[in-house]
Amino acid sequence: MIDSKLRVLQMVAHHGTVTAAAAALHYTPSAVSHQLRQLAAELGVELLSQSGRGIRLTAAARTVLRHADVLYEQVERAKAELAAAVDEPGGSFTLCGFSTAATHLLPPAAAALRDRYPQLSVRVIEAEPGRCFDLLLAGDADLALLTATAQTPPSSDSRFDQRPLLDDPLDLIVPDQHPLADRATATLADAADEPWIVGRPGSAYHHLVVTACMAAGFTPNIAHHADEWDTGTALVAHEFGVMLVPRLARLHEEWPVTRIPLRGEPAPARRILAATRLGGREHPMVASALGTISATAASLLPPPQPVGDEAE
Amino acid sequence: MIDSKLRVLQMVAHHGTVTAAAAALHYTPSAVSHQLRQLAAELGVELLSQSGRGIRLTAAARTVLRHADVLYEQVERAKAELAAAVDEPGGSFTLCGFSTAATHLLPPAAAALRDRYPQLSVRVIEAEPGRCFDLLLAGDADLALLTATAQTPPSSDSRFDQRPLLDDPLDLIVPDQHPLADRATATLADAADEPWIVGRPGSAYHHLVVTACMAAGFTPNIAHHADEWDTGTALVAHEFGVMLVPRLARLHEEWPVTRIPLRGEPAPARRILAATRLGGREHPMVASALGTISATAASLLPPPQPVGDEAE
DNA sequence: CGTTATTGTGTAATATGTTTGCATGATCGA
DNA sequence: TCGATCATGCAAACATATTACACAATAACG
Repeated sequence: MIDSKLRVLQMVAHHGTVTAAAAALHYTPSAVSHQLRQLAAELGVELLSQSGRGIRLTAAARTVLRHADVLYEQVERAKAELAAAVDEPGGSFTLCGFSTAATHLLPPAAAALRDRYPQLSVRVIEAEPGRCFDLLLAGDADLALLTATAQTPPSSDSRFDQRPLLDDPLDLIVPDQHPLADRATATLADAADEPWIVGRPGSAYHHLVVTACMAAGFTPNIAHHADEWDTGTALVAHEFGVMLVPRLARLHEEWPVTRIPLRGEPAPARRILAATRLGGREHPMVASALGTISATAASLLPPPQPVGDEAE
Repeated sequence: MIDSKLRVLQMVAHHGTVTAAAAALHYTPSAVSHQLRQLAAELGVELLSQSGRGIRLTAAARTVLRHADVLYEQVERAKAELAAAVDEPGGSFTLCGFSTAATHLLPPAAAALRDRYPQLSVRVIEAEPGRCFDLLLAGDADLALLTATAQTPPSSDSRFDQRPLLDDPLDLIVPDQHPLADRATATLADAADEPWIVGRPGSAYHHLVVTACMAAGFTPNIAHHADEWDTGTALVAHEFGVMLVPRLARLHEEWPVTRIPLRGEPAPARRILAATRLGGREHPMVASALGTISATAASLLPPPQPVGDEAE
């Protein structure tokens, strides 16, 4: 619907280099370079200038991008309106999100979509927040579930529509024999002096724990890194430290650990955002998926449990 | 910048038939048909249905068109902003307009453009109002001067930006020996009983004269058809009737005819409109051309001449 | 009521544009 | 200085769009 060269320019702006943009678009750097040159010729302006071994966008390119964002938004609106007017929409629809979302939230939504739109090909992609935005931009995904990280585009970014979907409360996981284990609730500060188990640096999970602790007034003593919930749980079970697990993440029962809901003001939680391309939120499938996801989330973490050891 | 298939759909909607749209776009009907089929497949909706030997647009097609208009407007804005930021804009710029405008108004504007933007290739196309809109839509022209006719799109049409540029007063042309010839001014009604010389039916000039007479309260007795001012003037000189000539149109001195300014409330005049694609009005070249045209018009028909025989 | 001119669609051949693979030049970090 | 990373240019492979032509359906005409 819109010249693909604009999308190329957008990707180059997003990634900063031709090569990275090419990778995100499943192109070769040559193609990207050529398309940019061609777009510049069509528009009669310089779009980029060499800066060292990389490139830099000109003011004209920024202008183009600003307008491109509006164009894409309009296209999304058009698509949404069209899809709403068709009885049996075909094509494909892709949901993406980070691990827990992909495990617990996305499959029910995808199933509901499949049932409601028999002609539709529904796909799910598990991806970290950073990649989710790539997928949205490239059109490889239509709805993304993510948590805010340092590299999340600002909510005012005119390419995306990001809105809070739900707050997923954080639970503290301690060994069964830990002094806190018989507490109904705890605060983060209660575990300030414990060794902590967090995700690999750079991961959304790592960012989550560190910022939560910082907000509670201390810097966690990071003793171990574990990306998967089960790995971290095993470490906790062997008394290597404590960890934080969002309520949505279910743990296997077998581990001798206790799950303690955290309190505080506000209660520690990770905010889950639903992101679409700007203008795409009115799309009936997006609306349907968001509805299912909300319902699923409500059934998964609803009645504020008084006790925390309801692990799986 | 925008998928050409949308332009195809727009043209089909504008002309009502695939064949006519193809002609306006310099395509073959096959290509148009094929592109529409493809666009429909991409969007997943039916765009047109057979109606007799012609076609009819579906509601979905209307929806697409509504959004397409907004898209094109946004693109025009982007182009205008880009052109304003470039020192030496290249490319080409095309003015079009009906005969008198093309003769007296467009060339000075084109010359000014050429002087101001040396790298620019400036073109002028003489075209009737109906075709002007085709030229604008197809991108074959960037600014059009036209008079309102029955087939002019409404000013609310979301594809164009039409604004009044100036009112060109109408003069009555009579033979030198005509009873009215020594009058300083006249009303249209004064010539209600005369035989009239007008343009070929369907032409903008024909429409102009008839509506002016209707507004004055009578239906002209059409005796002769002449499309060129000189042809009509020759007929008047030979006492075949009277005619109406807009002030901007200059006549050769040699003819034994008298030019009488018309009065009335409002004074009979033809309204000249300046039309661009919606969003294109801010383009610096459009602004420059409109400035020159206004100045030219002011110098051509300014000080309300007390006497009308200033022919040539 | 057949005839003729229009209109839209489908198909194979052609023209056009895009993408790749590889080679080159340039810059940065070690 | 070397190796790694990055952007770009060019010819060839590839994909896409456009045409020319043939065909079916409809409306106007005599």
